[in-house]
Amino acid sequence: MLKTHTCGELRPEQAGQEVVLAGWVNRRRDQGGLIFIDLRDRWGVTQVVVDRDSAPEAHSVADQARGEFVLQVKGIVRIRPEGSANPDLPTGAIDVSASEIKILNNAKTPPFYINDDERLEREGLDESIRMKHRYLDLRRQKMQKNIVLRHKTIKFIRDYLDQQNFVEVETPILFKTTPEGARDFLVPSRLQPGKFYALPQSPQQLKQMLMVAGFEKYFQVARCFRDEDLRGQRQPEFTQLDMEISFVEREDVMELNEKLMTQLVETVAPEKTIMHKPFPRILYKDAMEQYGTDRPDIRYDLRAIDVSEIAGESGFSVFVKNVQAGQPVKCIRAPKMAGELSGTQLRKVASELEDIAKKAGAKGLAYMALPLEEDAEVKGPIGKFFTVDQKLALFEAVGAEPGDLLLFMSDKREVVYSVTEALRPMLASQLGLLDPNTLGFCWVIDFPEFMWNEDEKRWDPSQHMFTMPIEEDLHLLDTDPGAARGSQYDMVCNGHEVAGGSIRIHDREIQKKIFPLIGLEMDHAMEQFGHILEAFEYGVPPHGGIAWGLDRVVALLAAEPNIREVIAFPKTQTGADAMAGAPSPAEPGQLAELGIKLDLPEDDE
RNA sequence: GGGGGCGUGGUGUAGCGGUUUAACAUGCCACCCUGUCAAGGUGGAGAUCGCGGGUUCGAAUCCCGUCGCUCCCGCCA
Repeated sequence: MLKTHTCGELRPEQAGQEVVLAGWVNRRRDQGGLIFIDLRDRWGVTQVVVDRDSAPEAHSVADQARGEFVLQVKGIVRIRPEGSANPDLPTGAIDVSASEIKILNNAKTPPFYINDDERLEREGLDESIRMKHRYLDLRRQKMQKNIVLRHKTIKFIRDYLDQQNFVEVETPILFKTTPEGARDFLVPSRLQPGKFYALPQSPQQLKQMLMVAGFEKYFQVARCFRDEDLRGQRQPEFTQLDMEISFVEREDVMELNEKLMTQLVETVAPEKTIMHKPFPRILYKDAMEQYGTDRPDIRYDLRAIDVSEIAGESGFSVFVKNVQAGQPVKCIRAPKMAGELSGTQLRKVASELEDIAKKAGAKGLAYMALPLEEDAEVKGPIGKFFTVDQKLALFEAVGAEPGDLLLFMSDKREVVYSVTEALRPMLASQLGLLDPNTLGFCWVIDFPEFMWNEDEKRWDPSQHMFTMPIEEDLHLLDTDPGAARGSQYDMVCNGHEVAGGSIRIHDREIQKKIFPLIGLEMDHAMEQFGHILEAFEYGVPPHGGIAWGLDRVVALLAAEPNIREVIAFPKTQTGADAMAGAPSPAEPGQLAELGIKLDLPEDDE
């Protein structure tokens, strides 16, 4: 080894020892006869002191060293002189007095500040520069922390599941189209020209095969591929923690995963607080009614409360008409949001919120502002349409208190959902209710088995076609498929779906019932999934599983808004690797071997 | 596929039709400095303003196109 210690471990206890450190020049402070070098490696920063009088050769080397040079330093650990310790540095009580310094490698001036995360945070930095020099970006302390956190997360999961008798099985990257709905990445076959592999969107089919094979407890840290447009939370290749277990019921899978998640958080991110243990269970329909989404952020309340009954009796014609048409009137109470706002300020706040509501599809957003003084009149244009008793009933229903702002939504149910979904996080952020160190986990269960696809005039599986309907709803497949609930469960945290799974269909007859409902002809189903149906003739254990969006989980634990921050080499929004320049054109010879001719629109090459 | 934002020395910004020889901060280079740690001091180098076209006597500045990055909708569990 070219070093005896890391740059993060030396303490006063080692004073007097001769050590060899190696790392990068984080900063250099030249005082003429005395040069300070902060030497950095993955584990920390140690100050090296070079004295011209006592170590003239080392001093002249240090004189040439610059930021990001790679150095090897031999020296004696010394307790720093009185008053010159640095309490901000774990190694700040000591420094290393260099006797010998070797430049192992020099470095160009880097294109951005590697040694100053605070500055980058403050000033920002064009992400394309970070991506182009990702190896430098990853050198930053913060990125190293994120990537190490990712490692610890995966390591914890592997250890935990190993202890629970799970076995990790690798499944192919070159495979066949999976039943999920996303566009596949295709890989042309050279040995069978004209045919293509598909990269797996998830190991879904394969893990069910492993259940047929009798592994009983399988998991995999699996790379998945989906050829869809990118988002902050979406990369074309991403990582799932994939899991499948035989002889389980829904409750078993949820319990195991809840334990795993809880212990994971407590181990790798102890600074986080899990809001509720055990995780609350929310029915899909309640999630939609109260939060407007199937992935509610439960860190804050701000739920939509149905006040149709009261509003329908009021004198406000919009509400009355809507209620008569069977559409709901719902109210979100924003605590103390009206507070001491003047009339003008209130109108401004309300109109900003209305803009958000309109973007989500609403025609408008009615509001009432409750004054701080008990006797004063309610502010807002619709107050006058409610009698005193109606107002009292309303305040009672939503738990209103003086200074609250009440927001009213009324429209088609789906519109109310999306307005609720849009408004809640906005209100929460304005009210300062979003604490990134709080993790509001919950389970959302009892999803409908199918969602009606109006365009195609058929049912779509709300998760996938292998999801088992809930036992007591099985008969509904024949009579009222839309009412059948699936055995699906989603683990949600702070408004993100972090994991989702279900109990699978292991009964061939039930599976056969699903295909026509989702518009799959039997012979087509055989063609695509024949191998599954055939496998299912050989003694399939009841089984179920789950898949975590691992990138998202790590991002949540790292309090990063974007999964790119926890992926070592992510793609840009156009699916490019800015560092290596992928994708790139293929050589004509490569294409010829594959029997492929390009047919591109004009301007392209 | 659609909509929004951004693009000016290495980096982050200012300038938004004419004293601009494009400013500021930081970084970089040189020199000075023996207890600094966002070190300090003095001096210096560094930008045809993403690219292409147009309008204009005159364009970093206005218009059109294009490329790159990013956010959102569609798409995607």
